[in-house]
Formats: sequence, structure tokens, C-alpha cells
Amino acid sequence: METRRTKQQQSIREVLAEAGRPMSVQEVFDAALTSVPTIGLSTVYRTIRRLAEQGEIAAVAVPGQPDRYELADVAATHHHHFHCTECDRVFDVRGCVGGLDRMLPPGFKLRGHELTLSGVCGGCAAR
Amino acid sequence: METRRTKQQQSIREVLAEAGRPMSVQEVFDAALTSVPTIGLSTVYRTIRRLAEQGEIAAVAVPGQPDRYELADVAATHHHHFHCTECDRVFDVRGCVGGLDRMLPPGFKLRGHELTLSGVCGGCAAR
DNA sequence: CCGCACAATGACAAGGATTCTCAATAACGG
DNA sequence: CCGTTATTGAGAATCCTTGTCATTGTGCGG
Ligand SMILES: [Zn+2]
Ligand SMILES: [Zn+2]
Ligand SMILES: [Zn+2]
Ligand SMILES: [Zn+2]
Repeated sequence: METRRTKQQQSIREVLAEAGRPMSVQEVFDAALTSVPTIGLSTVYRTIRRLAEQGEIAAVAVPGQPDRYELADVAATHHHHFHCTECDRVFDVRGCVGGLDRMLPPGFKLRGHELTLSGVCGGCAAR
Repeated sequence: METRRTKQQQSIREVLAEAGRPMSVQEVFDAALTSVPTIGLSTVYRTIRRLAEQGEIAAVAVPGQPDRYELADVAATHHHHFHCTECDRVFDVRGCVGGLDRMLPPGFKLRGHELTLSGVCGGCAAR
């Protein structure tokens, strides 16, 4: 089972790399269209799912909205997210918090955590 | 516009109140069926959406899965969540973390936050 | 270079979750 | 009780995501 390199996959990676923030499948699709006008939505879904399964990208959930995705090398630099309730965009924020183990009930095993701040982003606050 | 009290809505509230953890619409529906066997799935979606809009319940997002909901009075007692990657259930955990403002870029305004721990729950870990 | 094998694609069908529509029901004030 | 009308339940409709499959084109061997 070889793995072939295509312009579609390359485009999707570039979009995610240059975005600087987690993007939805639809957002990736729209952005990828400019560099590969014939790309299909199926391909974007397929590629993103595979990348996620392979751990190359990570999923970010926001209530009531489709998941967003970002490159794992960004995710590898441990960070968290900020959801602007005005424009619905999601931003990366650096830093973390400690002492999470102490929050767990006995018997539970901690493997990871996801912290999402919410409020108004710089752009929306300015207006 | 009066608001009428129905057994369906009462049942849904009871289910959420007695669950002790955030539940998906389907879970609420299944549970509500035992007390109101004729209840429709539409009614559960409708009621949960209205309760969420009115701020009586809060939504909890998990990547790749439908939102879960919990009563706001539970949510009001500030707490967070634990997602078991084995059984996919979501649990409430008490406690919080501080110093979140310091994580924000300049110009951003913090209104709230959501922290979701993940790992293996007590039940699954036992097996 | 050329051609083959088969991974990947794109268009569309299919599936699942959520919302919408509407006639029938039932809560509640009179 | 009665009438008004908020609410319900069933199904259609919509949105998001995955599956299917004939076609395309990558990567390798000749
Ligand atoms: Zn914004
Ligand atoms: Zn962290
Ligand atoms: Zn579990
Ligand atoms: Zn907190």
C-alpha cells in the first residue's frame, strides 16, 4: 500500500499550515479551491479524516458547530483555543494550566485536555 | 404568549436533572421514553434547543460527536468535563483553574471558558 | 521515456443528525 | 366545560459527513 503525493493533499496541508488557526472542512475546501479549482469536497473530507486518524492534524470542537482542524505540529506545541462569539472564528492561544490531575475523581486516568476560552477577539472588540 | 406546562417538557427536565452528567439528545430521548412512551424525537430536539436558548441548559462539545447538554444550575456551579475515550461518556468534574486572562492576546476580552479533560473513566479503567 | 497497477479523485448516492412543516392534540384562562 | 392557541408527533426537508464507483494520474519497472 503505497502513498501517492497529489496536488490536492498538498494544497490542503498548505491551507492548514498558512491559516494559523483551526479551520472547518468547508473553510479548507473554499481556500483550497483557489489553488486547485477542480478539487472536490469529498477529497477534503477524506484527506482531513485520514490526516486526523494518522495524528497529523487535531480536531477542535465548538458547541453547535462543525469541528475545526489544525496541524499537529502546531498542536504539538501545547496550546489552547479562543472562540470569538462575535465572528465565530477560533484562535490559538499559547500557555496552559497546571494541576489538572487534582480535578479527577479517584480511578480516572488523565490522558489529555482541551481548554477553550471564549469572548470577543481583538478585531471584533475594536469595532 | 403564555407558556404551558407539559409532561414532555417535565420529563426532559427530570432526565437531565437525574442524569448527573451531560447527555446527548438521543440519550435524553431514550430516557424520556420510559416515562412518556409517546414522546417524539422532534419534541426533545425542540425542547432542548429552547432550554439552551433560554440559558436553562448548557451545551458541551466533544470532537466528532453530537453535543451534550446539562442543566444550567449544574453549570452555574462552575465545573468542567471529562470525556472517557473508552465508553464515550462525559462526566462532570469539580474544580477549576486560574490565571486564564494571562493567556489572552492583547485586545481580546474573556467572557468564559470550557475545559475538557480526557482519558479513561473509573469504570472502564477497572476492566 | 512508456505503460501498467492501483491509490486517489470527483460526482453523486446514501446515511445520520437536526430543523422545519403542519394537522392534530391538549393546557389553561374564562 | 369551551375556545384559544401553545405544543406535540410524524414526516419531509436540510445540513453535514461518509460511501460508492467509474475515471484519473502517480510512481515504479521495464
Ligand atoms: Zn471576532
Ligand atoms: Zn494545556
Ligand atoms: Zn468509560
Ligand atoms: Zn473553569
